[in-house]
Amino acid sequence: PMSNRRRHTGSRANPDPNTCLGVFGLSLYTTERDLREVFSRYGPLTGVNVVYDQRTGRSRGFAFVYFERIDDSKEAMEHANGMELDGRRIRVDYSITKRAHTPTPGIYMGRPTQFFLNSSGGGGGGGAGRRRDSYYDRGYDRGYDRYEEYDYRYRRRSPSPYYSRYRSRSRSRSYSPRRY
DNA sequence: GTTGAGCGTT
Repeated sequence: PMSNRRRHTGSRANPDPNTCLGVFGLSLYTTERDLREVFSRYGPLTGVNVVYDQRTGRSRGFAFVYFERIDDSKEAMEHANGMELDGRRIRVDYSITKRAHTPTPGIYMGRPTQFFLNSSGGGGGGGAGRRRDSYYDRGYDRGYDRYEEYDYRYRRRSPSPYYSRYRSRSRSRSYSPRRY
């Protein structure tokens, strides 16, 4: 039925244009600074985020680049997609997600459900916690769409673990812009 | 300089 059909707003394969670009297939050694250098040629950025593995601290090989203006992100998408950067052919597309997940607090923040109201046991903690957390997480994750208008400001200043001023110049400047 | 195809919770 039509009423159940989701309004078309892009998909994984064909994301709608927006100011956030996903950059994939990166070399593990490409830094946020490198990306800023490349992508700021298409317009002012508000942020760059390489995604790191939480355990190892290594880049997971993809990143997100935030533009101030959607026209610039369009330009960047069209020109930087397929560009070679640090020896890798990178893929650039509009991001599906808009920002990093907000860490979950680990406690249930919502309204009590019938299940928990009726449980006569020791109310709070222990075994129920796990169940509550997953319940909470699902609802929380559904709220992503609300962040489309979120005024994302890039503030993080901690150094990327793989950036070093001792990196060899030869490797770090080896991207080749496309010409049309 | 794990060789991949990956949409984010440092």
